[in-house]
Amino acid sequence: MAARTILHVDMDAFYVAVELRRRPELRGLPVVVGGTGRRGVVAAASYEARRYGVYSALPSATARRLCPDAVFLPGDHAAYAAASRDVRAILDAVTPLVEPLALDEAFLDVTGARARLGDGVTIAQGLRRDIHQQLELMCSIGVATNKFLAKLASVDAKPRPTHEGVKPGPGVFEVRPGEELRYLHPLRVARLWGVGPATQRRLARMGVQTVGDLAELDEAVVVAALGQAHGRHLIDLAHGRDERAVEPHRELKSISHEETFAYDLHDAADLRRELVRLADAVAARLRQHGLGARTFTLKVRDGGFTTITRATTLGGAVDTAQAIVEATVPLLDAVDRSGGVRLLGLAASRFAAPAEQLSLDLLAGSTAATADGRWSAASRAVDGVRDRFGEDAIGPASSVAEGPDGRRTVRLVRAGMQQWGPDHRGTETPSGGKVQRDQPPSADAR
DNA sequence: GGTACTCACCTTAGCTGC
DNA sequence: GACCGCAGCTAAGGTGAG
Repeated sequence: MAARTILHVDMDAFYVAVELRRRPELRGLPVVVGGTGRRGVVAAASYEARRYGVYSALPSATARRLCPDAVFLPGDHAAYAAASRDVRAILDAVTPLVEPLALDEAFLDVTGARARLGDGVTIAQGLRRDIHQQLELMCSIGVATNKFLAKLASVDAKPRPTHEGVKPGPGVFEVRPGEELRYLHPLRVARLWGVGPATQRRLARMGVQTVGDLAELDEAVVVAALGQAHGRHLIDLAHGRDERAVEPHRELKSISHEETFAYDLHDAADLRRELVRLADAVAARLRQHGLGARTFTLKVRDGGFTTITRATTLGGAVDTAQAIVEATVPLLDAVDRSGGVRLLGLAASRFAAPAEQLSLDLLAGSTAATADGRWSAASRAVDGVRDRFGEDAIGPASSVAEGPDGRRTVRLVRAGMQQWGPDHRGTETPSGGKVQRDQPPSADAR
């Protein structure tokens, strides 16, 4: 079989770049995008900020200490999603085989496009030029014979922050067919996809520092140390083997929402209210996808950062907030909350078509309609109102809070809304009462 | 001392039915 | 009835990615 040509397109400091497009006066400065609150993290840092050791997922407070002169911007998920769609349109013009990995990166299988557009490097250079000219955004592209090597190569294509300044990268980096192992084996083993801190520690105990060290080990030894699936996978990667196809359409396996609170919650009623908000968000997304779920997993992180999960599986698939709350309230009630709750999460999985709850009887006004049917009809009516008047137009009664101007507004949970932690503004308690920035809520605020 | 959110996948343990 | 081995399922926790 002829070698495939896979591209890994990785946008350079994507969120920062989108911000700089609308605020060009910040170019050349250390800029940090992410959570601005006391429990926030960095989502992206400009290469100038990276010189100070600021990188994504670093606590925002640490980033401020390392680089006090940086410009800190709150994230704007909607703007990044829109920019991502623009990039995607350019990629789609090259090949239908585009697999997005995140808002800022994607794999392309351009094997079939080579006859029309030239070799992988030529296609990559064309993409970089188009993305820069049309969108004023920069990207780095790795070119190789499989996904895993293309992903590694894109790192070598990137700009590098150094003590002297930001050193531009080549922009496109190719691992040529036949040279895979020469490129791969000197790399640190942590560069392999699937080697995080835990696996790295285990491998280090076996004397493995580089990918070449790992490739020399017997597969049985690695499997014994890391388990069947993980061990075999890493051995394959260490030999440069990765047959995974670029998959434009991947099946969704779970839908989840979680939220870290600005201050730990202790009150059962507050927690119940947060659960309703999460259930509303998960149910809305299930209905968006035309799915129901059978399994619901509650995630609770306490004040000491210990995380537990509790799951329940229903006989049939459901897609209403009411049904999800009914299923998960007993799980929440059974959890020890004496240490306070820092984070609450709710995940839906084991998808199936939702049980048909909107019966014709209900539409006809028959008294035979079930309570489930009424909730289902109500949920779809809510979806209709949100479609017409916006996400915040309607929500669970318990999510209504009074603002500083006395107006009552709906506090909803939506994907990407609070992606990098609670924000810095007068942080609301779940009951809707306002507390001062960086001060815990007083007892009467709850 | 600080440590977000979303999704995927794996391992282990326990339970049930045959 | 007790026990064993096995398969299948579920729950819980861990790990990793981006």
